[in-house]
Amino acid sequence: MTSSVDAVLIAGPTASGKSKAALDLAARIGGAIVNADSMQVYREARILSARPSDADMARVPHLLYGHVSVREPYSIGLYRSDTAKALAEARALGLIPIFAGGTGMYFGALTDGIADIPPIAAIVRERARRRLREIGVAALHAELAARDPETAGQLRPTDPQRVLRAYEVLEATGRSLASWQKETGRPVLEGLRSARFVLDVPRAELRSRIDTRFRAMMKAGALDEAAALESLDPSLPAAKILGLRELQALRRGEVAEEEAIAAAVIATRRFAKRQMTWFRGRMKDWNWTASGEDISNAFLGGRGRG
RNA sequence: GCCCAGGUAGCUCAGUCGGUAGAGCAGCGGACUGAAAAUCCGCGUGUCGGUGGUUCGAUUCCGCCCCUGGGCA
Repeated sequence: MTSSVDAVLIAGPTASGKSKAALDLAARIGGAIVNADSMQVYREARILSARPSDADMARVPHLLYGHVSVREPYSIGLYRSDTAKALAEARALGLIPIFAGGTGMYFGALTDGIADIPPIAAIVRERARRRLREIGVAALHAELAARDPETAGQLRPTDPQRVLRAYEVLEATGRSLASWQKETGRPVLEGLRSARFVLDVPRAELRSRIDTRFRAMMKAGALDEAAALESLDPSLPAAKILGLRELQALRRGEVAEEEAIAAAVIATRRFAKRQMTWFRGRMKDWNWTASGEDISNAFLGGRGRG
């Protein structure tokens, strides 16, 4: 049962109740919850990222929640090293790490690993971004194709983000992104036994939960939180948090409150759909369940493996 | 009560000089290796308000009815 598992993974779309499921399970088996969500790492975005409450965080150890500033460009590379530390920390405390979140790619770093590409210098990144602005995606893709046909061939000339990444990796390392990616690094959870769950709430229910939750965020002061993030550089990852754009438009008086709420809810629904696409495609062999209770119960009868 | 304008996809609307219809948004599916709550790709889901008539054929033309909005009384 619990002793047969070194780690638990709980993936689920936004508002599916995975934080609660993780909390219940942690209380039951003696676990520490480790964040697997790209936005809940940001300190100043507590409400909008739906981070667990202080009360919940006090009940059970929570790691990697709100541990970086919104001014920092966090990414999967940092997440990987952070989780390696969090894993060691939890185990040192004699607690089972329970990774909970909705960022599919972050789970990928845990279970499958990512390439060991060195960090790209800020100057190189800025230069690449400027180039993209100046000549456009298609031209940048063409430029990449001339120097790195392999990577360019794997990318759509309409995908600015990936073309930019391939370009800056080539610029900074002199090596093609494709060749880097052939050498996937060690998964964070390598050698560990893990039980893996996907919390799959019916779409209609998820929709209403998203709506209810966003309205609760409004009551909890989401507008003030958005105001505090007004000066945030829009190119930073944290500026992409759902609801922020909509609430700032509301603050500027560009839209009515109901409009802003509706837009934020729709954006969140679409995000949940993309999350589900990832889970369906990449987590087929995980344990799929419709309720958090099932996850806790899986550890009752001596079944611990996923 | 009379007059006018509408009733077409979940919503807002376009359109068919008569050959069973298409945009945006919403929605659905997919991809995904350091921005991933990001980024990209694909897919119209329909008693054309109802009912009679004309016609080989009506969502389109005509009659009547129903509904909505506006105006006049």
